[in-house]
Amino acid sequence: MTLKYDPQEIEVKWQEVWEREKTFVVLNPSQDGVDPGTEASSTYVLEMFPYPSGSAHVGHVKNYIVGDVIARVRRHQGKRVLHPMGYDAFGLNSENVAIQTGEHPAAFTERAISTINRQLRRLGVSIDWTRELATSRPEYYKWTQWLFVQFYNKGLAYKKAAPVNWCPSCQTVLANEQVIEQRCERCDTEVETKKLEQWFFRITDYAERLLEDFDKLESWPERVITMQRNWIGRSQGAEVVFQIAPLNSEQFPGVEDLCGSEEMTVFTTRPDTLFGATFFILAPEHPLLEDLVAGLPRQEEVMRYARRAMNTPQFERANAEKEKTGVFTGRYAVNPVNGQDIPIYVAHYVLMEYGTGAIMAVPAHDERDFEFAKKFDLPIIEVISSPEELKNQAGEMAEAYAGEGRMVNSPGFEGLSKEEGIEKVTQWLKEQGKADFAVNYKLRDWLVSRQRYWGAPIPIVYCETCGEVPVPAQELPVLLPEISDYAPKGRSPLAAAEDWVSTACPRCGSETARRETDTMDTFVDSSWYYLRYVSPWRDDVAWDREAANYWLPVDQYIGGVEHAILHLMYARFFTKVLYDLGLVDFEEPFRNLFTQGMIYYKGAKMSKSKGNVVSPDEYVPRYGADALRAYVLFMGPAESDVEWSDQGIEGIHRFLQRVWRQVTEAIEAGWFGTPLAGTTFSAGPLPEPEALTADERALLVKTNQVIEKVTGDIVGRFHFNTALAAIMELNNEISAAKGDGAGLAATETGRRVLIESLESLIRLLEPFAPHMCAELWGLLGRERIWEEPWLEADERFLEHDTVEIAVQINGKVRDRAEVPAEAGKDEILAAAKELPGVQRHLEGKAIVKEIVVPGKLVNLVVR
RNA sequence: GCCGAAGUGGCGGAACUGGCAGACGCGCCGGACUCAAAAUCCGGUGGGGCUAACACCUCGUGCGGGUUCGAUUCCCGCCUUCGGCACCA
Repeated sequence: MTLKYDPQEIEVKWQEVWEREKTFVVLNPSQDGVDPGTEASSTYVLEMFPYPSGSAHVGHVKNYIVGDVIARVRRHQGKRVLHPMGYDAFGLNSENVAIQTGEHPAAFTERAISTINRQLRRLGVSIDWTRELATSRPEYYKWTQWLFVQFYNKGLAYKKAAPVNWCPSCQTVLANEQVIEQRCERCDTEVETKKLEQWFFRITDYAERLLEDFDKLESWPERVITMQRNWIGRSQGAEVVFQIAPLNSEQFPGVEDLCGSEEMTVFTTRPDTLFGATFFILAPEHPLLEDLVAGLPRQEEVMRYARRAMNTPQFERANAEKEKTGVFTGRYAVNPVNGQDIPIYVAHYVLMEYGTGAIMAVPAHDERDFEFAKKFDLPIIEVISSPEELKNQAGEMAEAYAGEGRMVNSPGFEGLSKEEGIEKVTQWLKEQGKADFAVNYKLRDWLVSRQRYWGAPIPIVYCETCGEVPVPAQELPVLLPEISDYAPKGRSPLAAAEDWVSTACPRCGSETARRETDTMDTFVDSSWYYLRYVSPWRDDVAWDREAANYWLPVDQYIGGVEHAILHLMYARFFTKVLYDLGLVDFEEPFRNLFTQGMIYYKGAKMSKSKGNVVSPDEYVPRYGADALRAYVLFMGPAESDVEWSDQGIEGIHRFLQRVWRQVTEAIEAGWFGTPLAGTTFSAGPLPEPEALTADERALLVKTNQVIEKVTGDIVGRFHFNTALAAIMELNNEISAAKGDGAGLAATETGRRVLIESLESLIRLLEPFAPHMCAELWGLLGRERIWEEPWLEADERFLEHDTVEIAVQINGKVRDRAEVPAEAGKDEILAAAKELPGVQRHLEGKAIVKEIVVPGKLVNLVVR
């Protein structure tokens, strides 16, 4: 063998060709000489951009390999493909390195970027590198800041003092979405609650549209939608007004009722259970609590409890065995449906952040209220007919019943169903001005300020006379100041840069204005990067409007499911705001989403701290990028988590070598002639089916079936593993059909058929192993395989002449019949009954039923 | 606790719409080549039974039921694993 498979040499060679020829660079419609074509001819394939933390491991690159196969196939299908790359480059990792080493985060970040850039290029990922961006560069974050100002001007960015999640290790606040089981998403430290002045984005205003617009998505994994839906947590019900019973002046002489005859509103999803509301609870933080108990004997006890509950860290308040605690305030509320006074308690299980911070308690039909009522010996009244098995001998409720039932003990509403009751009771109270239909969400506003250095500075200036002033567009970007100490101290490191903090007011020019020193959550940066890719070179606009409309929304987005809520929901929110601001013409950024699974190694997620990282830099030199690409896709279904295996990549490497040998041996045998330089090989037309032998037709049928299978697996299902398995089968079948001396290789038409199959094999394998296939294509006298149209199956060769039919007796396969493909039911049945294996089982039995599935099987039911 | 996904050979996995369970790859076993080894090539490989052998029979997709001529696939109940949420009224 003279042609050796040397992946290193081949891969670098073709990467240089693609670079030189600008193969993957696409132009925008406004750029010179570009015919924008129809909308159907352009497509945007995007993988979630990487966070440059040093170097990428195989788990990271799987994302880009999956995207690359899709991008390459779409190019073959005649699309103009936008497939860009960038870096989510602000963030804690670089900053922590800076704290340790004193090196500027920008220097570390740019170094990490060039490492990942090199890794991706070496894998032959087909990226338009002219559009590369990094969120930490001023030319990018200028526009992040500009967008903040647009949000601000629309009233969607605001500052408020609120109890926030504080990570004592990262020394910064976190968004709700970044807190997992009361721990910091990044460093796993238990978060604390702090009351701080912070910037928020009003994502709650978009809760309803974030839910509704799931309908506008073409194909998203159902579980991602479910996770977002649960996170948004929409509840439908009513707001109900309870009067506070005035203080009894005889009982408490001389005590001034600071509340007067005020009222309190609660949110409930079950207004149908109002007749069972036997007490009322306030959150410890409730603003009315202090006035409510002022001057009462219980004042001190109540306020002590409230203070303790508020100071209890959230994680204890949430867990603590869910043991209910609370204190009676001494005051009463009036149940609006029956005028009854019910006691007002304060209890920690009522949260100020949700609803109104006050609830009506219906112990018979709410588990938590039931528990509380039991502990404090409060009345439990059944108002929805409940199953007898939930009651004790005395007919009292033994546990809460939240299910369906008819209303009871509810004068005027007896017998109504849950649904009718909710509607009727609310309507009745609404007419008296005591209630209204209402919707509540679990979703909270997005906390975007961070007390860290390595992020985009929030572009706000505080002026003594003008107050908050957004930095005008012409003064953007607000550049990060140079500082010497990056270590967090509970306030933003930017605050130490006095020269920078002290500034002129953009509005009145006062010299005593001061800059906001917090930076933005990095999820702000990644909420709009897909837009910047359409024109990253523009310094006068955030994106070229025409180009954005041409390319967007993203046709296929690919990334890890770990971003199901955070990034994907924020990006959807951003797009909706931008639509409302008239900056884009679409409401959803990602039409189709594919979430790929993770690669585990030694039973765990790869991480530097665990020391179980598999680097492409280790395997590319050994097996080549093509083997790594193919292996990552062959490991298992792309969407599921799989375990890395050194033996697995070895197997794929052997497969690539078999293909290489099979093709180069054919070339050396002269099947492809000896093309002169500058000419291309042409095999001539394929003979008509009738002119071929059965074996020749069989190989072509296999070839075309594989073309169909591979296309369907890649385009329709993202099942790259089975696509590769089919390609392997084709390779095996070609080598079996070729034969040594007596096979297809022995005749002219046989060789013509083999050439057809080999060419198909190379073209089908090309998205997976683009370098090797480009090389083989060149060796057999062709050019630029990446410009070839995608293969389509030849209808004449999709069906075998005969098919094998499994014949079952009582559901068990007893024999197989070979029948013509077009055989009818009767013919199949007759052939089936002839079979010896069938005859044997029919002896002495009577056929009761005959089932024939043409092309598949026959089942004879006998008795 | 609630919601969701999954459970198939020694291993990764396949079977797309209820129709031949185990494709493809790994590993293992046997053979060819070799002085030998590696590489490569050829053959075998779910368990059990019965065979001199070919064959044949039988069990088998987490467990227990059901629907069906036929179930890895659909339905009911349970077990295990993973993911999400977790006092959200």
